[in-house]
Amino acid sequence: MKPEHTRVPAIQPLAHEGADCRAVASVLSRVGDKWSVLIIMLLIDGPRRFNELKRMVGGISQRMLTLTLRGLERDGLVTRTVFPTIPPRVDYELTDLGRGLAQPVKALGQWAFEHQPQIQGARDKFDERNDKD
Amino acid sequence: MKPEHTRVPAIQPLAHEGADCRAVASVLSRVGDKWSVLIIMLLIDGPRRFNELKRMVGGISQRMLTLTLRGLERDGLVTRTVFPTIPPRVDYELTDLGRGLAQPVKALGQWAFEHQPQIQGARDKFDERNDKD
DNA sequence: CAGGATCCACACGGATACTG
DNA sequence: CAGTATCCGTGTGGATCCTG
Repeated sequence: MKPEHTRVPAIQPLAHEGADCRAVASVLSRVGDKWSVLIIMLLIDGPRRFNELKRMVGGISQRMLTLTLRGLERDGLVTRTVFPTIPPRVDYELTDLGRGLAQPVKALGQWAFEHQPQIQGARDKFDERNDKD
Repeated sequence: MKPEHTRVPAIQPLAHEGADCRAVASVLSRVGDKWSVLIIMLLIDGPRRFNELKRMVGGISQRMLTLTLRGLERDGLVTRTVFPTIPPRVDYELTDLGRGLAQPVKALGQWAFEHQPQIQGARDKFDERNDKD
């Protein structure tokens, strides 16, 4: 069996009836992955290197960055290009599929940005009601 | 402190600089939540009762359904209406905010549905390459 | 520089039993 | 019916050290 680190975060249909609903869910759960979305957004402007992404995201461990990029690569959303130089250099770039996904994702991010105050307000109100009960 | 069950799934900004990026991420992570998306989709057609949702989703535990609905309620995406009858009845319904969110989410779901074969294909190819290494 | 390998903690989620 | 309460396994992610 391959080392745990190189295996990819799964996100597979649950081998359960209602399969297409599950299949869609398995795609959506990649979007659900907090890091994946951020990476996709960052790659829209063009290819990036590993540590470059690590710096831009800020707060991600190299483990999670590796795992996230592997997952995106597995789904055909990102290409991984290795330059056999010293020191090594690896570029990550969105595929056409990835760029296609980026559009709805951007729309969602846009919505999240615009309505974030309302959501934060709702959360505060909810928490307040629940603290003083 | 309140019992663990009634507390809500967090999803808070990480109290870290780069706050607005994180805030958006905290909104997106609700979308990332597999169950939340499904629930939102199911509520588009109108209000639903607890067990009704449970049956429609299929495979969710009542614990996760409760937690998910609480989270959505907390974010102001869903309203919870209790009818003090016997047996008790609780309706869940999207708010305007929730219906607003449903639009980009549907767009994303649409994309996921359309491109699901390509993604599955990419996964298979990737896994194949990685199995015979 | 771009990761792989390991250890470890804890949050998440399932199963079950109980209640107004 | 619509939840709580509790126990408990495991997956997920962070920290750290190591390599080509």
